[in-house]
Amino acid sequence: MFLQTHGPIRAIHSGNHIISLIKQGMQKPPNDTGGFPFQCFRQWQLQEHTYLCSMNTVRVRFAPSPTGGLHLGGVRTVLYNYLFARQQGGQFILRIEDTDQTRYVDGAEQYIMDCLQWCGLVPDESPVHGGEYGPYRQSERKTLYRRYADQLVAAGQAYYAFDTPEALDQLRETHKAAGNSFFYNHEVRMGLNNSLRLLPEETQALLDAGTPYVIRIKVPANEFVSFTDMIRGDIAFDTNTTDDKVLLKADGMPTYHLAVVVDDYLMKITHAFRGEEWLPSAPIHLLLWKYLFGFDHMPQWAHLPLILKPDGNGKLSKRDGDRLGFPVYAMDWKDPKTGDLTKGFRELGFLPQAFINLLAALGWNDGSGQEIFTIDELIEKFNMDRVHVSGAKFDFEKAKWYNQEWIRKQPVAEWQSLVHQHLKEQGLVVPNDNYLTRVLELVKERCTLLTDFYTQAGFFFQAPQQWDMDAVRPKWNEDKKAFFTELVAIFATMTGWENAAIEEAFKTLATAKNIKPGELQLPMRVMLVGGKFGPAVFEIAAMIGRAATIARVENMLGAL
RNA sequence: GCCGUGUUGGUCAAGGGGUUAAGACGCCUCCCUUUCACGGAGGAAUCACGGGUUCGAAUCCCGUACAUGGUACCA
Repeated sequence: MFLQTHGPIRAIHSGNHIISLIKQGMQKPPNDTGGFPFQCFRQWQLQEHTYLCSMNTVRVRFAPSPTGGLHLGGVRTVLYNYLFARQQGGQFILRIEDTDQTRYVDGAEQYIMDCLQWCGLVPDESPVHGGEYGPYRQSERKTLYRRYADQLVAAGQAYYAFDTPEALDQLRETHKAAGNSFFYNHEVRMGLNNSLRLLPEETQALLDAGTPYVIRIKVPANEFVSFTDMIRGDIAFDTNTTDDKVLLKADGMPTYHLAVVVDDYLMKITHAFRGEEWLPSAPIHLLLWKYLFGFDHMPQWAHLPLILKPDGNGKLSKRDGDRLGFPVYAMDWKDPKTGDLTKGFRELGFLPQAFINLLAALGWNDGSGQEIFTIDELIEKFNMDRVHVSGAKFDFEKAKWYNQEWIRKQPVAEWQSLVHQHLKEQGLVVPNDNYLTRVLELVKERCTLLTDFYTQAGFFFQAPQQWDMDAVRPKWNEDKKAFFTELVAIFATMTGWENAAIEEAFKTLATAKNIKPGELQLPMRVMLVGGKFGPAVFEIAAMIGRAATIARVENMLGAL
């Protein structure tokens, strides 16, 4: 059970200092109060008790905003959530964070659902699957957040701010020009246009007049907020360095900060996994958890390492993929506004199993050296304690290697239809499934991506359109031409058309003509295949049949 | 700038006081194959730097450097 490895949250309010901690297990001696006053310890014991009684089902969530394609890092977050939920017998929830109406992109939500479907990471609860804790779209919960924001204002833990975005931008710029940064915090808020500075009547008048406003959290000065991250251990923040973040925007929508806390609470989320980029705003969330819910049922946090650009530095972005020539999105994404198409792993020929596998390894390993994992193995072996702390550069070569391993690991039948589909799209006609199976079996060692099958196996379905003449011409001569002319005649009349028989005929004639068979095999290959690649020549001849073999030989003979 | 988080080969990484510092990808050499792959055998690292602690430090402590994330009425 997760409680043994990841202990409950403790929250203590000690004087002016908020101290919250999560213990790594249940082994801390009961008389060890960690130096805190006894009454504090009592309180934390109490909270630990309620926590243990009510938190019995693991519930995790993935909360993307529908702003575009689903990034590889996003899918990895889904994966870790999913693995953890399945392993603990819990639930995996998809919640759509569509609170920014200016960034909303049509079709993005459906796209996210489709990606999860393709990856096999289907949520238990979501906008389309439903569930007891809906709605699962934050835009549909809009009214709900205001209540919590109002509660905070009433308690003096948040306030109305009437400063316009323009005014704030102006402030930021002047501060920047002066060589420092502007923070909306305890030092400056009394000089700004908000309900803290204004008289109550003044505030009310502005409100009555319909003046646009936001609600900001009032971050206390001189306090310390800390928590234990499941991956990183204890992390502490000084409230003096965190600013009064907007909780409720002028359009009435909550910001991420308010929405995550409220929704995680209402949806009974037990473990919150998200990217490392969220770490700096964790103190805001901790504070909200304290103010709104007294830390009751706060999830355990885990901040996942970033996935970095392969070259240079920084977070991997879609742009890097375009620039360096590899996919970043799970599936093709077509921007509805610009019409731009961004290639996805799926369309580039990745097997979902391989995609999942490589993502799992991008930030975690089980320490055994094993690299290839099925989803069931991952569910069994995945462990938050072994998730890496530091970011990893994405390596597309290694990603392809995973796919190659998966192509070889699985029976052809598992992915045959995907390749079939792809070949059809390329305009090839596959005579029957049986033939396809034999072809795929023959060439699969040479393919790293599903899309490689077109070049590696296309000649089994279609005569080469062009030949690699440079491979043949330098050593071409009349003797060889005579050899192939006679060979065609023999092919036409020989009984049977098996691999061994063809080879036999070929070699017998070569010996009779006093030419080394090896010297003739390459031209033969180019005739059948078009280039210097593919499985054994006689095997190919046997597969494509007598008529096609003869036709291809004669065809190139005429061109030489 | 400020705050947070990191730093083992080109990349991903194991190892967390005494090891010849695993393994994988990629690269190079050779073998197999007179194609391309697959497969096989090899090759390449003073663990960012500087101080401590210790008989002994990649491993513990403190600094420094560098990198990265955040610093929005975006998530």
